[in-house]
Amino acid sequence: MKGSKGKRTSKVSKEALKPVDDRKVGKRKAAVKADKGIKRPTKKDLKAKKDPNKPKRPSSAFFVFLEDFRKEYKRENPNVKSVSAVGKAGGQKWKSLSQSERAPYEAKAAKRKAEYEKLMKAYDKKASAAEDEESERSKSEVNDEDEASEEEHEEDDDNTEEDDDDNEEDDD
DNA sequence: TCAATGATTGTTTTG
DNA sequence: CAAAACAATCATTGA
Repeated sequence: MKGSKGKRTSKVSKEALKPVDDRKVGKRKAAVKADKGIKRPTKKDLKAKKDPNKPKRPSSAFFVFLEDFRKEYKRENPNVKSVSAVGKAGGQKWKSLSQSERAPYEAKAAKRKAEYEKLMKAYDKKASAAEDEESERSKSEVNDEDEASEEEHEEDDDNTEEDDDDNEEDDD
């Protein structure tokens, strides 16, 4: 990539010693933009969506907590100004929560992660298939059986009920 | 009018 | 291993 001046081989670590997690990674968005005037579809990606099956990253416990927190925050602060306000407040409260309190959120987040994995598996397979088709399209035309090997949802959900957070494990 | 931003932390992803 | 990016949200703002 940047092998132009092959002279200075040294000089590798220097600013790297400085932690990037000072407070806010420093407008990571700006960094991204600075990299290349890219424009990522946030909500309406009309056609930019190349992979409609591509699952998005599972929200972490913090986000799950935020979902609830936002409602609460707005409840007491109907004049909420912007997401930053809730974000800050949420962050502080989040740190104030005990491990047991974050437990239910983590549990939910874990569940989301599981679902994400499942979706990823399906997406992975599809992506693979798509790649196959793109990579090597003509080749096995003998098989007209299209891709029917797609696993049809397993019905083995013994009890995937909503694990309500009833148990309160006081760890503290 | 539409889309991006801002702010939080955590997880996923990539290098 | 480590650093980067992105996950939701939504009022406000910029082009």
